Amino acid sequence: MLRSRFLNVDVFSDFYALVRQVPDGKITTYGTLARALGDIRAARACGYMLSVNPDPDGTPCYRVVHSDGRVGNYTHPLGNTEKVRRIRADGIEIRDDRICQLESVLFDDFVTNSILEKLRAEQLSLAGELAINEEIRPSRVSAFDVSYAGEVGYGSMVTTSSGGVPETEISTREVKIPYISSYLSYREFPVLSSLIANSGDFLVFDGNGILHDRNMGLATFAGIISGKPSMGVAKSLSGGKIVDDHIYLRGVEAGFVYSGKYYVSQGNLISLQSARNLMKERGEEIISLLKSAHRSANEARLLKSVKDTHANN
DNA sequence: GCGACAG
DNA sequence: ATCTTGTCGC
Repeated sequence: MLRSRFLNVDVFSDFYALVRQVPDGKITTYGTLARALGDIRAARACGYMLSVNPDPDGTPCYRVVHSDGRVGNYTHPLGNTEKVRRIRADGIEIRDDRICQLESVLFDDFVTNSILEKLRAEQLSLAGELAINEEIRPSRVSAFDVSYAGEVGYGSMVTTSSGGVPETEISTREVKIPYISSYLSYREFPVLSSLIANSGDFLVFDGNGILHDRNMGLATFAGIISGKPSMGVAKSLSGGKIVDDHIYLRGVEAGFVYSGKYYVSQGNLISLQSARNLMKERGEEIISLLKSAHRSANEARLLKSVKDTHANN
């Protein structure tokens, strides 16, 4: 059987398993847990995952504090007061909302599979397959976006049609990784992948292509996995320097600014020149497809919550 | 307070 | 990305 082209991860369950390793009488920090997952940049996501912990009794959220000893937030009816009470009940001293002598009670000896390190290695390996010298002129363009209700992602694909009215398709899937900068493709691609079978001959994503730490933004990842030419259109800049309308990343030109507010980079199977030509000739159409995908993904999410309300009544 | 690293 | 849908202040 052909193996999947990318790692199927469950960062939520890996993370909760880490939190359960913190022994009685010990404390750990958001950053320490992030490093155990394999990337300090996941620190905020660790805070997020604790806030949505599905098993508060079995997974001791209260044992996670800031690296400077501040106790930090606690999602509980009694709030931080309860977090402080639980930490003290474990025999740990707190003064002025700070853990006393954090080093002496800090646990950082995690047994971990460093999942984010594995994902980075995979991104680097996939980047070896990059092809960005192809001059292309796409015909039917598909634009993608995802909206979320908790950990359920609603993906939308809107495709140019010759009739004039674009075609929309929706997919729904539970996500297994929170948003962590530079790992977006592992969160969004699984929601969108089933749609690509019916896509046009060119894929456009709300996010980056090669304009990424490891040249593996969502658009590039999707282009490499699907084998279809692709492009990324981000609404904010995640790295790189802008000179006129050119974007340089680590000294290499990795994209351009469109209409003063969109950061466009190649996904896969398209040259920088072709991407520029395409935006010059069909930029408005592409932006409107992306906006349409954004709207329909949102609508799908809202429609689902209406259905849930009816189901519960 | 600053810097900030897509969604 | 999601949160809020009525009220304050210009």
